[in-house]
Amino acid sequence: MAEEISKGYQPGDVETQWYSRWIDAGCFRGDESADKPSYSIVIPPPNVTGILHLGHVLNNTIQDVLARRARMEGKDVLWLPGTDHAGIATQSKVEQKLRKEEGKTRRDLGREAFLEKVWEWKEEHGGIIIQQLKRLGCSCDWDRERFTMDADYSRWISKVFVDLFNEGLIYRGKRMVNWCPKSLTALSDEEVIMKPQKSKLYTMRYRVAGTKDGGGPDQWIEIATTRPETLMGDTAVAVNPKDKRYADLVGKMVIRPFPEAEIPVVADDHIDPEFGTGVLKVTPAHDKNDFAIGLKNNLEIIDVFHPDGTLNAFAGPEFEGMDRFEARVKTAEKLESMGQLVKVEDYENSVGFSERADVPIEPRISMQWFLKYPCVEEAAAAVANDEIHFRPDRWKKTFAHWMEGIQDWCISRQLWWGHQIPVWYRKENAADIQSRESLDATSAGDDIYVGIDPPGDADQWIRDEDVLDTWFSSWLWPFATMCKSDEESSPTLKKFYPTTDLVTGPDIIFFWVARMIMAGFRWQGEVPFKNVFFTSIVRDKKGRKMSKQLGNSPDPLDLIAEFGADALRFGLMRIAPMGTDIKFDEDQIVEGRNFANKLWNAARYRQMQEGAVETGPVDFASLSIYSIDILARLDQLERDIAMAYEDYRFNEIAQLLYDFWWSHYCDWYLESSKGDFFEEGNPAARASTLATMDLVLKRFLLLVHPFMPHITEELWEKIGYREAGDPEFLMQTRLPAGGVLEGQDKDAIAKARAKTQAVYESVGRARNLKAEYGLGANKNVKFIIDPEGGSFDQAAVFQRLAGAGEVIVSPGFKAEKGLPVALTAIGKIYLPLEGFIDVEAERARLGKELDKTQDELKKVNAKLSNENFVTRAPDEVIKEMKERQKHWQQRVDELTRMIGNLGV
RNA sequence: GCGCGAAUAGCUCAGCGGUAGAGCAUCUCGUUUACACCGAGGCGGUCGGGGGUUCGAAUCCCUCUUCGCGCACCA
Repeated sequence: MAEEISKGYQPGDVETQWYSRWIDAGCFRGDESADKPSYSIVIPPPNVTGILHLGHVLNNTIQDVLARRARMEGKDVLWLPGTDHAGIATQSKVEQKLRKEEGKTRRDLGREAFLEKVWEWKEEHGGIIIQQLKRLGCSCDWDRERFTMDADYSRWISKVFVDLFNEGLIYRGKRMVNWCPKSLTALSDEEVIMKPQKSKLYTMRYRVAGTKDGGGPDQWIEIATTRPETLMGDTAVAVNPKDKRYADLVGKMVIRPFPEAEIPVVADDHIDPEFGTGVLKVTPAHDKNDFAIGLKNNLEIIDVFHPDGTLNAFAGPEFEGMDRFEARVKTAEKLESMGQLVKVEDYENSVGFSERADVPIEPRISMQWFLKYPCVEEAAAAVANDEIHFRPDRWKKTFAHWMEGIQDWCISRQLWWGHQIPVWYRKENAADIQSRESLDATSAGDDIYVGIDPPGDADQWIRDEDVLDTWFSSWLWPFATMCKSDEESSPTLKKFYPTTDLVTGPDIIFFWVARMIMAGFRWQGEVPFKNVFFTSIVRDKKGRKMSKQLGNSPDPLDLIAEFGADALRFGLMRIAPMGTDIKFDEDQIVEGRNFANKLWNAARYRQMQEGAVETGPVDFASLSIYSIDILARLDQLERDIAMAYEDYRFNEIAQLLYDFWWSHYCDWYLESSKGDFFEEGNPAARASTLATMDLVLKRFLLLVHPFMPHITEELWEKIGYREAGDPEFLMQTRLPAGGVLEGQDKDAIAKARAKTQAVYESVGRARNLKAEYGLGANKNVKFIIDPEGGSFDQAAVFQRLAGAGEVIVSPGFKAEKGLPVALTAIGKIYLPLEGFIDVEAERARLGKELDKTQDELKKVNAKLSNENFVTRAPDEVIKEMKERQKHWQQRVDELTRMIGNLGV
């Protein structure tokens, strides 16, 4: 039953209490045995040790809105939550802590002990982001929470690996990969971020072999490079075969200055004669293109770096142990001292950085596992033909482009935290294989065992030390969370797969979305989701990305504490357009808070009126014109919102809710109907208005609930809108079908609404008039209305809304000259004020209005006298224009007459 | 270099072929019995520049400028 509503809304306790009640009642549980239509989302799993940022808030609020709306539409909803083990990120954090607290590295501890530490860390910090999502109000089915390193889930990873290996899609090979010298692991192409750098372009010269020692003239070849520190690994120089300048050098040898050696000059189409000197130093071990040239020309590969980016023994004793960037300077100095450095120029180029460690990656040859993607065509087609609907759909193009140029995926990582590769090597050969010296392994055999479970005679084997890329587990998320790998068919999978919507950021379209689609086809034979909604990226006020370093990322939990989760949700949703970035400003959350308070107080106002809650069908005949108007607006709102949901236009929905409530319901409807409560005399009108208020408020709470779940649930209970037979909570309540005015006389509705608009418009003009005479807030002014058509029966409402002490309806009122007047839809409104009559002032005022009116009329007349317009514009536009012409013409006539009446 | 966005009131953004809008900020009034997290009113814009299409362009097309984001190249 109804409970008293306090004066100001305090979200804190209300929100946490409702959340507990929903959880206790199992409201979020996805029911796989029910037979209602299903609706499902899998959460983009946040890093297990991560903390909530605004991007998460936006993303998860959208998912919660979708899930809650779907429930209220009567669907069986599963929103499946979970977390990601986030290989590099998590391992680095723990390594950092280990270094700081114990001064040890992971190798000091050994694999097993280190992993124990990581699990400890995970247990300690792993729940934080989940708790934060709960505080936000997310209606995930927490009983089904998954973690990418759960035993069941891990089994899927192994199964997938084995399947792909057996198909020949996964292979092991020595390839040029992106190596992170800080994390000491290979990375995929997607984990490398190109950043523009201010570098130097060094031009050096190598002597052509035999040109001096042989007694001939000294001959040099000039070579431009940005990386002189790799020259010790040069095994050739290359020129374009069409380049005449160097044609005679091809096939000859040049002298690498240190360690001194003769290296050949080769020809390769890849060389751009326009760049630098047109000569490229070829370092097959340290550049992707050089590697290719090296293969073609059968060149020696000399790796001069240690894995951590310092130089090794091949670089020579004076550089051994030196960092690559220091070596860049030192090698240049050495060249200079040898007289072989021609010039150094400033140069801007892009350098690939490790996404996680933020250091330049090093192209490096190493033995890694690679994947040729499965089901590429199916995935590309599914998006191209909208079987999977991207929103906004321009991402289709980005997706298609990536799918076309798709490269094999380096899936092995030299980390410990993650899914260890399910491959074992026979012990006697293991040393060789593990040292990464062996050639490609593309099939199992006597020496290699690939399987979900370890080989029977496990002590005869050694497991591959590497783990898999974190995304190699993420790409299975939509189905691996729903079933164990050895199950024939899980009921959850059957009911909820494919999922309905995926809500994620466009930044992981390749990392995650594309790969999930391919995995979905490969292991479930169909798409993993039907819609992908790409969210905006949340930036700060100045348009910068949120980052820890800048300190421009507000903690959502602080915002929730200050304004409430509902306010944060609503504020963010209201400014989150589809597909473009949003600039975050705390004021937007303040508005969310204010809106919650407005809703609260309007509900409180209803509760202060005596009268039982009554939300049955309306007695149309009893309704005031204002009630008809607001109910018609409510029906329109429900239709508009339903359409906006179809297109995922969340910001529009939030705006529609905001405008309806604040402007139409509170500012106009409630104010216009106050007379029914504050004035004696008409119990029938009072009852009718109260019923209208209940109807609007009840339905409005249902509409707002997905955006602001807590406050709506609270008000629902406090006012007592739950009826016999209704579910326990608002969140479980079905949206009503059909509008409240459905089936009523359309003409009567239109007439009532037109009259309401006339009154509201006139009130506006009356307020205007008051303000112009400096009486904006004066409650004691008198208005005299000379009504259009001879009568006006809404004087009481007019008086209240216009803020007047008295309103006299006087048909044919004969005004004194100079009496302030406004022309309105309901007639002429006079503002008689003793001592204020001033013919000149009024003439000036009316003259100004006449000018404006004439301008409008001129515009309309110009249009209508344009023959092209009259013959070509659509009928309804012409009709509207003619009405406008009539309106302005009448106004001009009237104003002219009134000014004339003022005398010359 | 290729592609994709964005540019509208001081700020954050809606509008995307038919009289330029909202919220915030600012200014003026107002403590009216839901709400000062409020109410009423005002100020403020040649819709980035230039072309074009159209009876009509913030809206469609072209072009330029600025900013952002992908992809590719980078000796």
